[in-house]
Amino acid sequence: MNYAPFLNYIKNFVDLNEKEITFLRSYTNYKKYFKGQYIVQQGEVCNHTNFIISGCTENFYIDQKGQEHIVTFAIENWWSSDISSFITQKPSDFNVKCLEDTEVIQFTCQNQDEIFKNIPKMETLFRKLLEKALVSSQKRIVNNFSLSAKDQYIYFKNQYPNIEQRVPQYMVASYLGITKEFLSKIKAQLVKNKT
Amino acid sequence: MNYAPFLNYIKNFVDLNEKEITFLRSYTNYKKYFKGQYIVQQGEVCNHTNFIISGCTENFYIDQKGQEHIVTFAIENWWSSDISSFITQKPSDFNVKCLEDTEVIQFTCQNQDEIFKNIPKMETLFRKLLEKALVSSQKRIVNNFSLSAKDQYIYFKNQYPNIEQRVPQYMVASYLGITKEFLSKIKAQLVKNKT
DNA sequence: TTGATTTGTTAATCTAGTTTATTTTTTAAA
DNA sequence: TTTAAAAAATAAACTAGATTAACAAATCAA
Repeated sequence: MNYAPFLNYIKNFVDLNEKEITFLRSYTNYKKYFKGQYIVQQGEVCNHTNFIISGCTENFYIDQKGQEHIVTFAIENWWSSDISSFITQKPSDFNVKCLEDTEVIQFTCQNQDEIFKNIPKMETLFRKLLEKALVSSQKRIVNNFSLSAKDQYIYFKNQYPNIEQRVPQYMVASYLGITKEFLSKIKAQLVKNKT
Repeated sequence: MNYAPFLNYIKNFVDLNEKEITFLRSYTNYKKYFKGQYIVQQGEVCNHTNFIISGCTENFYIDQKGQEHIVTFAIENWWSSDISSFITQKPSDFNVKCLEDTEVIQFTCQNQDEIFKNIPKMETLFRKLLEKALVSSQKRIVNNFSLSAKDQYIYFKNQYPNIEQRVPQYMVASYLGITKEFLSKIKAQLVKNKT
């Protein structure tokens, strides 16, 4: 079990003393999922917030027409959960599935409350993380408004250079909200224009 | 000056004692803007987070092609600011403009920190607000993926029944990310199908 | 009470991205 | 090493929504 990356991550934002680290450890736990496994399943409650130590997950849902849509990817040092289900403790609209073998540090909603109560710095950290997450979510809406599919793809590649190599292309298309055929066309165009 | 709605709003989430209320009052201030006035201007730092006591604002930006896009509306009991600029204290990509005369309770970034330091309950409140905001931002992305423009319009009307009557139709179109002509077509269709 | 500005409608044409279908390439299991 | 399955490419036909342009209401200042 590999706890260090989690503590290193936290150290980037706040300093915890030994006692706080011990407390945090006792209110979180390590878990390993295998490729293809579901961490959360549409219709079930999302019981944990997960910090990814290693691996890669996708957060997707299936709409009324049976179409799959990827909402987010997550890799090392990112958080992965369905926040809506986690905070309300109601059934999730999303699936979280491992695209690789994935190790996480996770905690339940109750334990999160305990952590925040006992280590207020952790609540501050989470408040700030949420602020950033909200900003990037809004940024995505804005890009959707103003960028063509091609420019959105270019933006995605720049912003998440590590993800494209790790997931199949049709998943990138799904994340961008376009068909795999159209992404294929875009890539062909980009290659042609470079020469 | 009308402070009560702000306290009532907070009371829905947390209980503050007299001392805390006094503290909060001294670290926030009341301001009235007139219709057409800008609370934040693209290119300038967003210095305040605003809680709307009365009135209505739009949060919009102008893209490279000179097109205006409305990102959010806000009315009574909602928050209005550019969170990205507010937390980074860097120039904003957005404008916040009053669509009606608008009264707000506002505080600066520094004062927010003071408030959170002295009234941790307020930080918890904001953490929870941010969670909800993130969920609804994600919901909007999801709707963009799966719903036709018509269904997005219907969703908008259901979720924000108070806004449509208060803003011109072309602004609703802008919020939905479609042209005013197309929204007009959608509305004509909806009227026809009802009969 | 008029004329000017803002807002909304209609319709023809156009285009970015979808759908459907077929073929090729890559991956991975046996 | 072969074979089946998964992923990617290509191309033609199609559609949701954009663009352009002309006009009609509504609002508002004077």
